[in-house]
Amino acid sequence: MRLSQAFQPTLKEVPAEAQIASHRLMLRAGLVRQSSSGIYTWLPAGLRVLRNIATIVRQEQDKIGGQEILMPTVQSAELWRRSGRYDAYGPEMLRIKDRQDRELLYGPTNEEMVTDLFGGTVKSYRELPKMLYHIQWKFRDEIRPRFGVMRGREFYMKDGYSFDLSYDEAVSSYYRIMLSYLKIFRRLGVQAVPMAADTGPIGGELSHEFLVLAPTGESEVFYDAGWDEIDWDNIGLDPQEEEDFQKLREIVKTTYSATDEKHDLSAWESVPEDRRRGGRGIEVGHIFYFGTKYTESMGVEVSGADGAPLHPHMGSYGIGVSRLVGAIIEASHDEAGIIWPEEVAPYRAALLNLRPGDELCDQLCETIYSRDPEGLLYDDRSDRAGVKFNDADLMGHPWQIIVGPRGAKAGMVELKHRASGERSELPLEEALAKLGLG
RNA sequence: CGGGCAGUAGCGCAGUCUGGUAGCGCAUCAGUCUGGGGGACUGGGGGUCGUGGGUUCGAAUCCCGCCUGCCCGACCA
Repeated sequence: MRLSQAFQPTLKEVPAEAQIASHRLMLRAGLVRQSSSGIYTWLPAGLRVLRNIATIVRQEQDKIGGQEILMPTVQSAELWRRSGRYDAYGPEMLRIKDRQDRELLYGPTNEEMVTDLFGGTVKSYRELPKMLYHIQWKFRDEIRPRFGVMRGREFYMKDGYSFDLSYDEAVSSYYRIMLSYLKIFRRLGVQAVPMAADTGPIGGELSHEFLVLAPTGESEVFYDAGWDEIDWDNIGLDPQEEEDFQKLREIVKTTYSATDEKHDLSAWESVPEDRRRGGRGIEVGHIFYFGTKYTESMGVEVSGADGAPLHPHMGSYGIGVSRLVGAIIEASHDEAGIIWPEEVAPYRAALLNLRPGDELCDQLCETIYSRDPEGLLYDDRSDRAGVKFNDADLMGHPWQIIVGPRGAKAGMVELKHRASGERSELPLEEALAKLGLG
């Protein structure tokens, strides 16, 4: 993309309403614009990030047998009356009426809908287990939206639902998904620790939330250093291997972690003092096992091996995709701007032409740009160098390819790594090879 | 929902107390110079002062209602 033509309005000054770093940076870098309280428009670069996160989530869910569907945002009140949650959910649910005066709602979650879908389709134990998920906009009429997309009212969420025949199988699904989640967060470049959690309005008995460690997080967290030390690359935890996620189950059982609400002082005391870690965290995921709560209340049964009907055991699993955009920035930024992890960055690199109009610079830049017009953001604006440096740092591309008249004569370009700040001057082809554009 | 604050140009703000020509910086447009960390100069454009009512000769300014947004608290992906 050529920046001169891009719809990416960067701001030098900070909009007054933004109080925390991620919100300020998202507005300043031109990722989102607020539409009304807790509701945002995603601009091209922000949308790219959102999609990149969704892609990673999708890939990892598919790996463990998840099947993607897409359920609607608007649901009928009737469906929620069947589970009893229409009255139980409270004012957080946005209730709507259509022209026939039928009661509808903007979905805050989809347990009812997916249970109904499943029940109408699956009739035999032979078809289980099943794991369905979708990535869809949700609306919860939050008491107090704040912190930009971190607590919006409208938000983009991956919610997945597992159906198993027995308690044991359902718990296996639960830990398989927990492991998959840890891999997802790792790929997203953030450290997330699972912590025992309340089940809330979803109901059920087994629940963990995932907290991304970031100094500006909303919850205080306490955990055993063991969570920092797991070597995810080499531990061989494969969500597809029964043995492996049972290993994870063991880790969860023996490695303390809790948010302030669930903090257990006596358990904490048993963690050696030099192993205790604390900090703040942002909740980016939440998983639940709730057994037959919905299959029973909504009358969903399948025939078992012996021909007798049985209620499948369910779990539901959420990842706040839009919230993650904010959470990643909270965990990864500096004074100058965002520092995107490689896999989520809107562009792999910014290409800075420090002297547009200079024949050599233009030529060199066009050569580079033609290698990957989709993945490069070419700053071809006629602004001064300082503006480009600052905007590139602000937008946080992992790499900056800097082309100026000094080096251009010698066929050299400068490569700057945003995260480390390291710069190196390299011959053109060598630089491109380093970025995989050779 | 309780408590606090704010709405004036695209953004950041002053002006409101003490009523009398709507301002500043940045951005933007035209031009000249400049050219490796938000440059300089010249000239220009852009406003229902959130909104409805009231007081007044006269309201951004005083009074009342409403709307919207932000912050603190309880809740959540």
